[in-house]
Amino acid sequence: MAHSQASIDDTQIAPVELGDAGITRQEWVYLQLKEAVLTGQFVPGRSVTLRGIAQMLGTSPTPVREALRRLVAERALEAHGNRRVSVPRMTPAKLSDLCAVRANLEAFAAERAMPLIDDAHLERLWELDAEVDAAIEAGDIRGYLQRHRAFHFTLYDVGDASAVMPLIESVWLQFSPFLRLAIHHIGSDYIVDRHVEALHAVSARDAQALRFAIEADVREGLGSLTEQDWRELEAAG
Amino acid sequence: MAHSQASIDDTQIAPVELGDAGITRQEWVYLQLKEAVLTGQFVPGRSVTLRGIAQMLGTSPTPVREALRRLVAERALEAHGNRRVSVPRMTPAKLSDLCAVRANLEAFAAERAMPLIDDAHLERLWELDAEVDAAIEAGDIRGYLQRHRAFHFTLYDVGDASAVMPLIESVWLQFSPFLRLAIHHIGSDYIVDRHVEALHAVSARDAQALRFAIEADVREGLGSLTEQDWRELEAAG
DNA sequence: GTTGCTAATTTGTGATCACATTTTCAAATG
DNA sequence: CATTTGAAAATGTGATCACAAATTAGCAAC
Repeated sequence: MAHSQASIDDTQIAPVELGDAGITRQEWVYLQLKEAVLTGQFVPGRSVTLRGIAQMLGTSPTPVREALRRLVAERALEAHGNRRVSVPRMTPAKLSDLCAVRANLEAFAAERAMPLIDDAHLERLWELDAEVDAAIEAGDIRGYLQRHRAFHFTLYDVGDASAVMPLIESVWLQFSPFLRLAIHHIGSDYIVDRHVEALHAVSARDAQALRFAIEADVREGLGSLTEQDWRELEAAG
Repeated sequence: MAHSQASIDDTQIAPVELGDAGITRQEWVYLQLKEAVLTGQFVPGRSVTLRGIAQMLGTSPTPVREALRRLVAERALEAHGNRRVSVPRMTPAKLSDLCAVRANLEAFAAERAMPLIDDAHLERLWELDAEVDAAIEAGDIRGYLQRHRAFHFTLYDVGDASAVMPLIESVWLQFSPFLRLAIHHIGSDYIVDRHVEALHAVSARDAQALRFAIEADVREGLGSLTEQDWRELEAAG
């Protein structure tokens, strides 16, 4: 196997230069890598080397080492016994598990955030949903992933920092590389969501309806992959 | 303020030597620090320095740096804008938030684990609960914290690795330093739990009862601190 | 006694180096 | 042709150093 690139343009990261905005080099590397993972720039199974990333980002291995430790701790990357780090491969069991956790976590977060969502916040959410649809219409997968994520995170992240947000982010980091692959395989035509339903539930202050919408959104999004899809995906990869 | 040691013996870690059991130095440091956080060896507010930990554990700053990054990523420690790391202080809002997240997460995990718990597993849980009670009886706070944690984690961690376990562990890492402080203040006499109720629910395969027991256990444990307790704790610290 | 400033110390960061482990690849053996 | 063996290259790890930023200590001024 070794380098099964799975027909996706690889490692196209670091478009912006280090802004020197009081940010440490390690944090910059971390943000770059995280965004790359979330937008599916890293193919599952790909091994991530210290010096490779360092050279790609134009730094010494030191900041990369620390950034990788953070990402491994957040389950975005996977550390093997060989002391080597790679992008985790997805398995049916893992996907099912991740899907259940995500549904539970985000339904909880949405229900908790609902009372704190004001009109301005709600309007922002409508805008984001429109941008999501526009990205789908344009076939812009990377843009879709970013908008989609922005919608969900904006919905949950209200008021001061909640303890659930980092947990939700960790889950997203785990399924995102696979999601990109799946969308690329299935095509962007079949993407559906329950965003409108969720926003209506928020407007009506209907906690149960909101919970149902979020759970359905997750189930029909992540959990919709059938066994056949799996076989096709593995054959393609 | 600066060094408000809060009347708890400080930094009593690293009792065992590095076993050289194929484990990296960084991982060893990480495990040492994590155990110290979970058993409340680190007082909230205490600043953690690179060279300090390194000297205390007899290594160079390099492995410590990476271990700290991991712990910060898991929310066990807190990184400030000053580039300094410390044990997070607890606030009423944070505790309330953490308590709600924990109840939701562990009820979910317990409900999912229940069908997979066999008789041997159940017996192990009964043993652990007995050890918890014994530790309380003996007034062994540190032993209690370890057994208490073992009970909960053994209850949820069944079968192959689930995606919730790391999330639950992150939550525990966040409230553990405070829990130790609170127990030390309140005294070990008033410690109660719903472990027996939970195990009976497992035996009866009653998911709803199990969920109720876990939620009650969390609420009456973490969430029981009243405003008055807070004031007394702050006055003592 | 409090405030404000400067020097000394402490601390985190990033780079570099040496070393051990692992992987890779090619030649040799069956 | 498949398998094994060995050298060579690549990789992670830990230590050390130089440097910048932050904290602390000491001292003067009000």
